[in-house]
Amino acid sequence: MKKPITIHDIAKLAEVSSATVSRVLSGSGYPVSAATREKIQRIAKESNYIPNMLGKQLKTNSSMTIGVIIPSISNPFYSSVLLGIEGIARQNRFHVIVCNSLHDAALEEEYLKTIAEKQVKGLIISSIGSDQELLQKLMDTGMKVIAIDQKVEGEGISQVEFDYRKGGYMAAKHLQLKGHRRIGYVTSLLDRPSRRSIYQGYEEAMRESGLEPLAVESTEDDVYSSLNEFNMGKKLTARLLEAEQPPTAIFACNDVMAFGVMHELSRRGIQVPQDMSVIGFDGIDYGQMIHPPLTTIQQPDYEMGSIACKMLLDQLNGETNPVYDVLLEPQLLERSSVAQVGSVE
Amino acid sequence: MKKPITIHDIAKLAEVSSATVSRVLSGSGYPVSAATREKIQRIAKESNYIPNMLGKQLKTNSSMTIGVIIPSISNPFYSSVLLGIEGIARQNRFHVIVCNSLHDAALEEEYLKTIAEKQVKGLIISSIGSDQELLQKLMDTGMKVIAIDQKVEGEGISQVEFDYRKGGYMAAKHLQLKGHRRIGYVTSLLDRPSRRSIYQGYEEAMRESGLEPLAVESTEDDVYSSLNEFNMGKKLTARLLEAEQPPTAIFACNDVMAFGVMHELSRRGIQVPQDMSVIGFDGIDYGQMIHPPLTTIQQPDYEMGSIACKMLLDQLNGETNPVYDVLLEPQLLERSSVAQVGSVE
DNA sequence: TTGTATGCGTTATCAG
DNA sequence: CTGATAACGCATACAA
Repeated sequence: MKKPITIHDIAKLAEVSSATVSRVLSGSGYPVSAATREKIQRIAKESNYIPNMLGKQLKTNSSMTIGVIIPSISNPFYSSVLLGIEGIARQNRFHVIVCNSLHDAALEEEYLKTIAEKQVKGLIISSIGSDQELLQKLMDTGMKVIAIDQKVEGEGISQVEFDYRKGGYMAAKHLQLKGHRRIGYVTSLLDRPSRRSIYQGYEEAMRESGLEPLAVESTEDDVYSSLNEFNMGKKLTARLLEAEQPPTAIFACNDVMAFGVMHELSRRGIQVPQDMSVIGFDGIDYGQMIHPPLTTIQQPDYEMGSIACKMLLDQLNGETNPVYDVLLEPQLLERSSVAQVGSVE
Repeated sequence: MKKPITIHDIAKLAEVSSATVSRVLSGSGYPVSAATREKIQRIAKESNYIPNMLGKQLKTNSSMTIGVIIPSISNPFYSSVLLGIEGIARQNRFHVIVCNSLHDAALEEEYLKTIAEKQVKGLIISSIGSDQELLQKLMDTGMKVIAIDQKVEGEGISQVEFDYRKGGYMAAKHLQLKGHRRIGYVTSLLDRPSRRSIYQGYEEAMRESGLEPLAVESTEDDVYSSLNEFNMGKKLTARLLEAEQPPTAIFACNDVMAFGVMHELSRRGIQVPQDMSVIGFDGIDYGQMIHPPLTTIQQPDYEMGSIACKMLLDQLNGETNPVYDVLLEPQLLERSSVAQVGSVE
């Protein structure tokens, strides 16, 4: 296990000072004679020189790294967001550190600390925690933060989020347009702003048409896994069907839960969409792989990631830092899980 | 934007030397009087001290970080592996840097360099590239490497992989056991060892029973996305059905592709499993969310991650470094997409 | 138990 | 154009 070679080693071999070596190898553009420049580069290559970023970053106090904290990459929604972030980051020669908070506020906070300790100056976060005290402190020390998906109260935090309320509204309206009057809503625990907004949109659309909301909410605090959401969809559907006046359409707060809804219906011999319409929320790819393909409200997840990353890089570079919010519009993705009902006159 | 505070600042405030501060705050266990210890801790807390890991790591030459290079976290298989890695890493107070090579050998190499420059001493990689020259150089400088999923030729690289061949064999045998004689195999480009092994297992099981293999291989070099695999499954199924003697069962090289197979069959009015049996490969959660639930060969993906991480940490800590391979056994996951065919005597 | 001094690998400042 | 030297924040050998 030989010692890694440093600029000093190269300096000796090239018979110059380490300062000159640094100037060449760091790509600083500082004037160095062509001859020595070439010599240094040659020696560096021959000796398999690997720059030590720790030294460099310690000195320059800039890590070219952004941190990302999300609930879980096993959620296809977040993995798509992440790909969007990475795409932009890579274009700008930035690296990304990803942390899965796994819906655990304590873990989120721990990662937050880690990121700060690693001298990461930019953060994109879909926060689970309610306590943003630490976050504020970090921002006071100069960290730039973009909140995605989940709104974070606080000064100076730019946000990029979906118009969840509108999405919920659109879903309910679409079902109404198809003739449905009794529209059920199944949702996981309404403990997060995003989820409350979807519900709010749904409720608004219902009231607006003089319809009674018919919602069932999971009581379980969710340990997120797609399998969990799926099973929750099954359970909630069962509860929904117990009503004296069961709905003719079900709106699920996310696609995976909609899969659960469809599974439970199928198990009971209820056909989708003939006997019951189903609409989801998210627009993950798997929605078109099941049968029937799921009609859903699509969120531009990849774009959320790329936009957030662009905003962050702007803040990191820019002298002036306008704080602003971006609201991404949802889109109805009509596939085959919703049917027209009643007479069409 | 105030300057971040350092151990020297704390030293001044506490009227001690920075060495003493370091001893307390780094948790070194070095003897310090209870009084000053408390005082230092109090001041550190009051002043929101955030240790600078760059300084620490530069000094100690150990980053407590492991790198992970995988094709793409949007693949649920890899995201599961990753969660397994992170779980173990976290238990041991290690951090993880994830890089998505996106099936791009050049990008993989770039990330490899980045990881080395960040002084990461341990790497878990599912390699896409064929050129492991750089990898070998890095290992020469002391980097520990565990290859997962994709076999990497090279000295000193421990591997943890699935017994792909056996998995392919099991799938084909299961279908045979259910009475199928004409069994089709749909696969993406056989350009990777893992894929070739599955095919090999399938072929072996067929020949062994005196059956003719009936395989269709995608010609496209895959830009991996689940949607892509899905569509490929559809296309390949169409090709398979053109045969004069179409199969009675189809084995797909991964679950998402199996979804495509089922979709195409359903589109043509061919019922699964009554008219055609389908078996997948991977065991992702979505397999039980579709209809009918997909029978498949399950790979212990999470375990692959946790085992690989344990092995890596052992190598990182241990003085002695036995290099060894772990072969994970696949398991038949019987659900409802395979039917008995012919008479059962 | 504490302090002093040094160095990890790099870049920045300043002088030549 | 080049070199000597200091500094980034921290940990540690050595001295007290």
